[in-house]
Amino acid sequence: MKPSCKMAKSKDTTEEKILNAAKEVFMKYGLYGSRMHDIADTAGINKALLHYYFRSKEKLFDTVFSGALHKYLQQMDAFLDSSLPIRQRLNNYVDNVFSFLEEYPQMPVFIIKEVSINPELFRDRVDVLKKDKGISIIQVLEKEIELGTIRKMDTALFLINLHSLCSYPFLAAPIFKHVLKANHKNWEEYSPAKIKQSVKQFIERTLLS
Amino acid sequence: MKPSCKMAKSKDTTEEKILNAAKEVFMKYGLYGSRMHDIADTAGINKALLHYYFRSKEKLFDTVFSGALHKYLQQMDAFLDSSLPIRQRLNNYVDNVFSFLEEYPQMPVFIIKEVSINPELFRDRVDVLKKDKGISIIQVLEKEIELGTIRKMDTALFLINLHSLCSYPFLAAPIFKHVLKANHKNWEEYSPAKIKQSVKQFIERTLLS
DNA sequence: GTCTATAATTTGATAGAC
DNA sequence: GTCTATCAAATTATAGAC
Repeated sequence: MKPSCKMAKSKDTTEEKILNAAKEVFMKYGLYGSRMHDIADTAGINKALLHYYFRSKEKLFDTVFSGALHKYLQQMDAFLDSSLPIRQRLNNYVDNVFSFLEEYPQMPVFIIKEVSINPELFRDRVDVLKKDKGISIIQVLEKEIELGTIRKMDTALFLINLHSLCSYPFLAAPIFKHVLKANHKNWEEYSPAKIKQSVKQFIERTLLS
Repeated sequence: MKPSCKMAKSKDTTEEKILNAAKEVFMKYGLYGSRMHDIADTAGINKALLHYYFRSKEKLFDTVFSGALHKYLQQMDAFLDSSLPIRQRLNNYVDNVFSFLEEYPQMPVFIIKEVSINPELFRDRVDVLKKDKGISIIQVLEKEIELGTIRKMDTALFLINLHSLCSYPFLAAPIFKHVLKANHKNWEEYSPAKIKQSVKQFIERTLLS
C-alpha cells in the first residue's frame, strides 16, 4: 500500500498480459487443444505479438508449463515451520494446499494431462526443481514415527490419500455439484471450507485413532 | 466359451475399430486436441472412413463421450446387493470402482475436462441417465444413519472423500510415482491394491472410529 | 513494439474410382 | 465399404508498414 510499491506499473506489460492469457487458455485446453488466436484474443492483442515475444507456440507453452510445474511442486513440498508440532504443521500444510487450489483449481489436472501426453516435460524438469528443496514431508513423517509422536503407517500412502482428498474435489467439482444436487435433498452448497475440515479430520484419525 | 457365443465374429468390425481408436485418442487429447488423422491411424484405416461411419468429428466425439459418461455414472452409482450389511456393500462398491478405474484410468479426467470445456455435454445427458437408476448411495447412507448402524455424518462429504481417494491416485499416478521414488527411499511400487486397502480403512474409520 | 497482410501447413470434410 | 485425390477452412508463423 506504500507509494513505493510498484505493482500497478509492472502488472500490465504486454509480456505479462500474454503470459496470463496463455496460462488461462493452455490450462483449459492443453497444448494441442489451444489456439494462438484464442490466446491473442484473451490477451487483447494481435496474434503476431505472440511470436514477437515468444518464438513459437511450443516456446510459449514451455514457459507457461515450467512456471506452473514449479509453483505446483513448490507448494506440494512446502512443509515449513519446523519448530511447530507435527499436527500443527500438517494443518498448516493443508491450509496452504487449499489456498493454492482455490487460486488454481485446474492446476493438478493441467500438469497431469500434459505430462501424460508428453512425459519428458516432467522428466526433464523435476530433477532441476528438486535441488533447492529442503527436507520432504515424507521424511518428516518417518522421523515422527520413529519418535513415536504419531502412529506407525505407510507414509507414502498417507501422502497419496492426503493429496487425493485435497485435489480431487476441486477438479471434479462440476460433476459432484450435479450429482449431489440431484441425490441429496438437503445439500446446501459445495463448500471448500467444509471439505478442508474433513481432510483435517482424516489426518487426525490417521495419525492416531 | 460355448460355440454359440459369437464374440470373435462381432469384435473386429470397422465401426468398432473406429470407436476403440476414437476412445483412445479422445480420452488422451480431448475433443479439440485430437486429430481425425490420429484416430484413423490408430484404427488402421483411412480418414475418409471416419466420415463414412460418423458424419463429423463432433458426432464421433459425441458417441464416444456418451458411452463414457454412461459407463462412468453407472459405476459411480452402482450400489447393489441390498441384502448385505452396509459395510459389506461399501466394500463391494470400492472393489467395483477400483476394477473400473484399473480398466479406464483416465476416465474421470476425460469426463471432467470435457465437461469443464463444454458444460452442456453434461447437463443435456445426466437427467436422461438418471431415470433408470435405482436408489442412490447417499440415500442408503442416510437411512443407515437413521437406523443407527453407522455414525452420524455428512454423507455428501463422505462420498466426495471416497471418490477422491479412489480416483485421484489413478489420474495422478505419473506424478506420484516420480515424487515418491525421489523422496521415499524404501518405496517399493505404486500398487492399486495397497491404495484400495487404505480406502477401505478410511471407510471403517469414518463409519465408526 | 504493434499492427495488417500473407505465406505455409495442417486439418476436417467431400467427390469419385474401385 | 474402402481407398486416393482434393477442396475449403483453420492455424502457425513470417514479412513488412507504421
